[in-house]
Amino acid sequence: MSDFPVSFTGGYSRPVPKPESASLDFAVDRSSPVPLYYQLAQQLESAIEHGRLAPGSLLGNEIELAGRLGLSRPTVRQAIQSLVDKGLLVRRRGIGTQVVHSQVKRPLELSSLYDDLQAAGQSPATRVLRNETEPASAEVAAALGIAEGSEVQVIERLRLTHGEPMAYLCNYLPAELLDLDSARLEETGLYRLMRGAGITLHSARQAVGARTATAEEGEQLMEPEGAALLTMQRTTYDDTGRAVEYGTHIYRASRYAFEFQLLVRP
Amino acid sequence: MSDFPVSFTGGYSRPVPKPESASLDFAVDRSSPVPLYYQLAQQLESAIEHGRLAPGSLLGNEIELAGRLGLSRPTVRQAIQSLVDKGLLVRRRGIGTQVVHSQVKRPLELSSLYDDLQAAGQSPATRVLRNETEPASAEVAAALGIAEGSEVQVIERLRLTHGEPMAYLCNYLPAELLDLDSARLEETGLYRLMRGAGITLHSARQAVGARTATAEEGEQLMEPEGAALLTMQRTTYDDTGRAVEYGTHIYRASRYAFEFQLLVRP
DNA sequence: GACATCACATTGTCCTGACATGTGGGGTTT
DNA sequence: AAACCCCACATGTCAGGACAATGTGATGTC
Repeated sequence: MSDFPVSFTGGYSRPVPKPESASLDFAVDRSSPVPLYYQLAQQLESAIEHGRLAPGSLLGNEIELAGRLGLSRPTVRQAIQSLVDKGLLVRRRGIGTQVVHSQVKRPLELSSLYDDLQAAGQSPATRVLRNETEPASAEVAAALGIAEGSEVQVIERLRLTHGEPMAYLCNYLPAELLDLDSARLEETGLYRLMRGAGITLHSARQAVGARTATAEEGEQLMEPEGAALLTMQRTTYDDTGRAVEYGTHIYRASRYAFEFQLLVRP
Repeated sequence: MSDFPVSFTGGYSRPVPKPESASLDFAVDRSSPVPLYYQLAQQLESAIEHGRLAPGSLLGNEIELAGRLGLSRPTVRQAIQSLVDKGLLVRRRGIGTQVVHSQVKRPLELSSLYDDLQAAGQSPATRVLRNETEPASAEVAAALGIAEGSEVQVIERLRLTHGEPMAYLCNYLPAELLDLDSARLEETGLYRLMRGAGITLHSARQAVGARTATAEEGEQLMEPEGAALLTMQRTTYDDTGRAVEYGTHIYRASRYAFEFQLLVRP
């Protein structure tokens, strides 16, 4: 299947185990403002995604690839490295670079529930239950790294799909960070609004647990009392290290589970 | 399209970027087999960890740093980049590189419960309930990507801390992959044994959910029937893309929660 | 005083070149 | 035939330079 006649290596010294990627029409546009390594990385990723680069196949050596594209080896290496970081390629010294053959999905982004649901075609809806400011409790102040009693914005939302509740979300933000319109909150996710306001999200610390539902929680989520609930607490930081959001979320375990992909960092 | 430019980049004053270019005594050892960029990265990480590089402080420009250490700029950049990937540093064109000031922990490694507990000083113990081979069920075969009915090794374990059960773990491995001694399984984690056998773990796909305990589960974990349980299913792949392990784990929600750090990939 | 402009500092990108190190095949020796 | 050695090959590491892009702050202009 993956062995085909060797033509360009000139049959010189060794049979070559599996030469691949011989004549994929990679080409870069030097007049484009997009970095060259990035153009190449995207073309490689696309080729992998569409099966033009078979899983397990070798990528051909960097020097030859650089020469064919008119690029320098560091540029090609940068492109390859970015895909290695994504988990699409594996490098082996002395062997070559090959396409990993597993169903690698997105490696756990800092995603909003809203986007997740939308991507799954679930047509999410949001009902804003509360949107106002209040003095920070000790717990919230500690999570956001601010003084207890400072004003924070509190948002309580119910997330629904197909008319049924899916999760109850409670978020706290430093008061002056952002003015949040309830109408906009019902149309999109919180993270998208924050990004739109010039806040660059950088990292988050999460804790995922479980507990049984109280009577009120059950009523709100249309679950019986004592049903299993999936809980998550998350503190999100921007690129200056400032905490910009703290949230306590409750999901119906019967209708939601966290799925994600991990990569090992060598 | 997630980000769109909005002019509300408020005049909120950021804490002054201290132009602090600490002249720490970084030095590399050229006679060492350890790569120079790696030596530098470790020294930087250590300096950040121990507070010798204050959060928010600038790192001094790359060219000057390279000159001071007798290294080339690409080497210094490689060191810095590795810390940026870890989330410890942030680069800004035109500004400089600064230490992010948040309590960044390990960004969610592919960790074993055993190591996690050991790191937390919990002195974990393992009781192997079952360790034998059986034909793969449809579910297991699908997860491992092998034929239904192939022999797989089944391991059922109870993980305890302080004499109390913490989790029930059930794992399936392709039969010929590894010979697992029950005695060794009681002394360490499964992943450590696999790594020791020359298997390089590469990625994993996880699902975390919750449900209530059945009577038998409750008895095994010393929880009442109906208690909330945290469930996880995980398929682990090695660097060739082969599935090497599939596991179904059940944790006592009253005693365990998943905690992890996420990084946004730009 | 408000605003546009320019110089400067710093990272981003890209190049050429060199040597080191681990892998695996083929030839040689035992 | 089996064991060993050697060498080509691929990636890993490192150097040094050049120019581009961008945020900051000072300068100048209206």
